[in-house]
Amino acid sequence: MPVTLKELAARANVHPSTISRVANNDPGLRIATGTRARIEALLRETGYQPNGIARGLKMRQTNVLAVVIPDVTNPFFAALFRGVEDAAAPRGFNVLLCNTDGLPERQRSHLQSLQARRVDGVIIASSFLKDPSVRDLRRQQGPYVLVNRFSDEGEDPFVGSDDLLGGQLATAHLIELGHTRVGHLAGKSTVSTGMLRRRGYLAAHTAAGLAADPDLIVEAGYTEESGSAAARRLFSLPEPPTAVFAVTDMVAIGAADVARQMGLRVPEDLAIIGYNDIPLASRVSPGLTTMHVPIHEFGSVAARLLLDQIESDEPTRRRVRFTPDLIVRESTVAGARSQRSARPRASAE
Amino acid sequence: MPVTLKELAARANVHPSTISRVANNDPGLRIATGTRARIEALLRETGYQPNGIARGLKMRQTNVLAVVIPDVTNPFFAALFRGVEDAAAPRGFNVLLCNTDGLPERQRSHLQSLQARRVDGVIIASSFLKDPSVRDLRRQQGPYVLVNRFSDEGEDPFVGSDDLLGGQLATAHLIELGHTRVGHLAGKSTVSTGMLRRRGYLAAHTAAGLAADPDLIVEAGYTEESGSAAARRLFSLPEPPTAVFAVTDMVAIGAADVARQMGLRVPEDLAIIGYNDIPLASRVSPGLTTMHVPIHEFGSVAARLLLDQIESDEPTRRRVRFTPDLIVRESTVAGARSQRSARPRASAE
DNA sequence: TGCCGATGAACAAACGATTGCGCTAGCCTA
DNA sequence: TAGGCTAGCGCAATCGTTTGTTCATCGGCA
Repeated sequence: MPVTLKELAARANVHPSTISRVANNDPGLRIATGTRARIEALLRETGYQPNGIARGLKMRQTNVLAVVIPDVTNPFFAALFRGVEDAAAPRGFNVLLCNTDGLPERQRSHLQSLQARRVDGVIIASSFLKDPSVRDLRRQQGPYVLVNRFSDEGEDPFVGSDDLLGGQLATAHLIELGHTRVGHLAGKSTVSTGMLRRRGYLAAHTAAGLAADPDLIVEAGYTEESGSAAARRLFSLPEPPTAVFAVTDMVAIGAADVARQMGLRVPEDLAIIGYNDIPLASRVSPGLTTMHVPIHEFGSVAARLLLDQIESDEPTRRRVRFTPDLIVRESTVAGARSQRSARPRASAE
Repeated sequence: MPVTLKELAARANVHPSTISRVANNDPGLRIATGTRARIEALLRETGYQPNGIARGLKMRQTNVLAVVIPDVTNPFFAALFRGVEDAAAPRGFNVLLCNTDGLPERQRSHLQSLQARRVDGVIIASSFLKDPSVRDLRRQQGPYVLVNRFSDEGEDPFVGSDDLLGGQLATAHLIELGHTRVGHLAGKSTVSTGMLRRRGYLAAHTAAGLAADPDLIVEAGYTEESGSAAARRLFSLPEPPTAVFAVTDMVAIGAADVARQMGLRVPEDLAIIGYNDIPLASRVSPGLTTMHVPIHEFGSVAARLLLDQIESDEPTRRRVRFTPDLIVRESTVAGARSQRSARPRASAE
C-alpha cells in the first residue's frame, strides 16, 4: 500500500495539508526552511506519489483521454493512436484505447463506461453520419473531437481529410490515365468518408464529361475481407471496369488480391488506387497508388484540440481538414517510382 | 455536470446511502416497495451513473488495466493489445495503452504514472532481462504480468512462446533444406526473446553437427529499419550466408527488402525465416516462412491471469508458454503452399 | 508595555461514493 | 401494557487530496 499524506504528516509532525503544499510546490507558501527541508527529505525518502484517484476526485480532473476506434489492428488506427499518445503523454495525460469493431452497440457501451470513469476527453474515430452516441457526447458537454469521420452536419470539433476532394483527385488520376470505365469500391453511405469519397468519385466523372455507370459502384465496407468480397462482384460484371478507386487502402489490398486470383494483371488489366497511404501501401506488390493523408497528425492534432479545450475549459468548434495528396505507385502506373506530389496542407475553420 | 447521489437523495427524500444501495442492488437490502419504486424511477429518469472516481477511491479499485509495449504501430503489439482488451472489456475493465519505443526511461515514467493512477494491473511487453522497472513492479506488489519477454530469472507471471525451441525449430528448418551457412539476424542480448532465440539457433547447429560461424550472427534489433541495416552488413560478408533466421518478422521483412535491393533472389539465393507470424507475413511477396505464435491469445491469457489476480486478491506465479509452430511459405521453399503444421499448444507451470 | 503585522502551520470542508451500525416506529406476544 | 423483534431507513466514518481560513506566536515599533 503506497504511503499517504496522513502517514507522512505523522512522521514529520505536521499537518497533511502542509505536506501537500510542499509536494505541490505551492507558490504562495510561507514555510520555515527547516520544516521544508524535513518534509522534502521525507518525500524523497519515501518516493511519495499522490494518489491520482483522490486527487482526481478533488480536482475534478483525471488526466485521462480516451480514443475510440474500430480496430487497432488496422494500421490506420494504430498510427492514429500513436499520434494521440505522442501529443498527450508530454502533457501528463494517459490514454485509454477502446475498440468497437464498428458495432454501434459496443461504441455506446464504451462511451458510457468512459463517462462513468470521468475521462477528461474523448477522441472518436468510429462515428456514423447519424450517430446517437455522438449526440450523447454533445449533450454531455465533456470535451470530444471527431477524427477522420464526422457526424450529422458536421457541427463537432473535427480533424480529418478533405474526402470530397480526395475522392475526386483519386478518380481523376484514373481518368487521366485514359480509363473510361472506372469502378468504385465504396465505403458505407452511413459514414462520412464513404459518402464524400463517393461524391468525389462522381464529381470527377462530371468534371471529365463522363457518365458514371451506377453498376460500377459497389459498397465494400472497410476491411480487407469485405473489400475482396465486393471486388469479386465488381470484377465479375459483364462489362468490368479497367480501373477502381477503393475507399481505403485495406479495401484496395483486398481487391488486388482478388484481381490476382482472377488472373488480372495490375496495373495492365486493372489499375487500383486506395486512400490513406498506410505503411502497408508501399510494401505490397505492386506498390499501391493512394491518397496520402497525415495519419499520425490526425491523432496529434486531435489530441491538442482536446487538451486545449480541457485546459481552457471552453469548448471549441474548430475543424481541421488536411488536403490529401496523390501518391503514384505501380498499381496504376507500371514502373512508377513512388513519390509524393506535395506536402499535405491543412485548412482550418 | 452529472447527477450525484446527494442530489438524487434530495429529490427522493431519502438518504444518499439508500439510493446507493438501490442502485447497486444490495442483496441484503430491506426496503419498502414504494420507496424502491420511487428511487428506481428516479434512477432511470436521470440515467444516474455512479462517479467512477469517487467509487474508485472508496473501493480501492479503478477497473483499469494498462498495457505497456514498445509500439502499437507494430502489428504484433496491436494484435496483442486486442487480445487484452477482448478479455478485459467483458469483465468491466478499460485498458490504458502506453508506448515506450523501447526506451527504458519512457517505460519508467509510464510505469510511475500508472502507479500514481492506481491502475489495477499492468501488462508489460517491453521488459529487458535486467530491468529496474520490473523490479519496481515486483516491489510495489500490484498485480502484473510479463508478456512475450520475461525478465531476470523469470520469476514473474509470464505469457509467451518457447523461444529457445522456436529458435531451434526455425534454424533446423533451414538446415534441413540443405543450408550449411545459416545467418542469424539476432535480437538484443538484453532481451529474453533475443537471447533465447539465439541460443536456439546455436542449439540447432549443435544438434546437426554443424559449427556455427560467429560472424554470421548480427544483432539487428526489432524494427524493420534496424533489420535492413543489419542485413546489409550480413549480406556484404566475404562469405555471406545462404539462409537467415531473423528474430522477428519485421526484421525478416527488412532483410528481404535489402536482399531484393542487392539483387538476391528469395528463396533461391537466400532463404529467410522470421518469427511471430504477424498478418503481414503472409502478405509480403514472397510469403514469409515463420514461427507461428498465437499473438491474440498472448494478450487474452495475460489479461485473464491479471484479472484473476485482481479478483482473488492473491498474486500468481503462473507462467504460460506456447509452443511455436513452423509455417512454411515461399521465402524458404519456392512454390510452397503455406500451411500450419499443427495447432499451437500451451504449457503452463 | 501594548499593539500590529508577518510568519508558519493547523483546521476543516469539500469531492462522491460505500457500508457497518444505530435508531425509530409498528406489531406481536406474554 | 410492557418488552422484544423486525422492517425501513438514516447516520457518520472513510477513502486521500486540495485549499480557503483561522490561529498562535513572535518581533518590531511606538
